[in-house]
Amino acid sequence: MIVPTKQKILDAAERLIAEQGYAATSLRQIIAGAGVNLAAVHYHFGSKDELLSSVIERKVGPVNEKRLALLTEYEAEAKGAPVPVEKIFDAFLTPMGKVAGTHPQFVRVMGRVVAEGMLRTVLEKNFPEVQARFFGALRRSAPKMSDEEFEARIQFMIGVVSHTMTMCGPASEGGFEARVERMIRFLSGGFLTPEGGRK
Amino acid sequence: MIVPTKQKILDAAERLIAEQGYAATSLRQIIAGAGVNLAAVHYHFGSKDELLSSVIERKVGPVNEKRLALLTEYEAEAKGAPVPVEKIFDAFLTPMGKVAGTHPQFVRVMGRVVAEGMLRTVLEKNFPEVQARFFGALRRSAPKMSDEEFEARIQFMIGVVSHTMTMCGPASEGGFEARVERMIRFLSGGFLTPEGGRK
DNA sequence: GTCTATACTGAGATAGAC
DNA sequence: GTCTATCTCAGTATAGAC
Repeated sequence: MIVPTKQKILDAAERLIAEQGYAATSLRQIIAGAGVNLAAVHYHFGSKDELLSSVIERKVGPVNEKRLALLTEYEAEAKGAPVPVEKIFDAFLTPMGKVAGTHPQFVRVMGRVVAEGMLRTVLEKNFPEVQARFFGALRRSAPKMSDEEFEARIQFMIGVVSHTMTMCGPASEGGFEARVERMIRFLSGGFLTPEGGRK
Repeated sequence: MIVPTKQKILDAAERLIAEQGYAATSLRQIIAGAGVNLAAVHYHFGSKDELLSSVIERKVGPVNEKRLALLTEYEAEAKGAPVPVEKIFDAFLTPMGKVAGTHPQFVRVMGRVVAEGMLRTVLEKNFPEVQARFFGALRRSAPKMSDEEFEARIQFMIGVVSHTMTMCGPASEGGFEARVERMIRFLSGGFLTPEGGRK
């Protein structure tokens, strides 16, 4: 079974970036792992940044489709009422958890990318519809929350998910998948906490 | 007023790392900003990593002392009972919020460091007592929570705080300080959510 | 179209002169 | 304590073999 150069590069990049982070992984490590020439990376991908984009795009597409399908299903169940926040988080996190079961390295790559400050780029490139649909659903579930509080809580929740994606170990130790249910509860509890002053 | 070379390097490093992140900031940018020679960095600090440590240690010490003092005060108020979690988060976050008001760049450096995967190093070097005291106080406030759930929620909360430290803009736009009260509520709500299965 | 060999610029680090 | 020169390795770019 012959593996095309392009795929060998993507596989090696995904594995090494998951283990070491993006900045800490050199192209020379990647080509050594893939058994190809340095220039092949630039021929197929153009740059290190675009190689990272390709690693993400290869697997994030199906995850996002599944997320949107689940959210659509839950919205239909709600019959016009706001979708319960637990369901919204479930629709967002479960598809990534499923992928984590079979491709734990990919999930860590996603976490690394967010943690290393490339959140905005990735979000705008691969998540525009997911972002709009999920933020909108959450907003409808908390109509009385102020805009400032809503925006702050969105950022808090991004922090929870990205940190968990980065820090979760291999599937054998539970990994991201084992944390999905706990995250759904934690995020729901935090998001639904009444706004306002403390004693 | 003459400023010693060492301090000029620290100031320039803090400013540039806050703006660009640690990995993205080169020593050559730092020495240009400080107006010193490249070798001066290695003479005074040994390496880029140790320069970062020095940037952190310069300001994190007083913050951690204030944190511990506040926690001690709240524990005395509680007279042996578990400290309310809002108080625990208040003791941890308020001192950093105060620093954010006067030194917003330092707070962003802290966030960057966590976000770029150096959490463990920084935690073990500068936070051992803070970590032990605060995790212990939280544990006593939720005695019935399972160890697995407690550990997961600690990670979730670290994600919230580190992401907020990194992403919060300059003090003029509110910054970290403006998010402290919101964070306390969000973290309390998430941490106190009952453990267990969903419907 | 695909890939190899090689060169270019800028990074962190170090030795040794002063 | 400070600075010059230099080392290695990073990402990138290009010329040309097949």
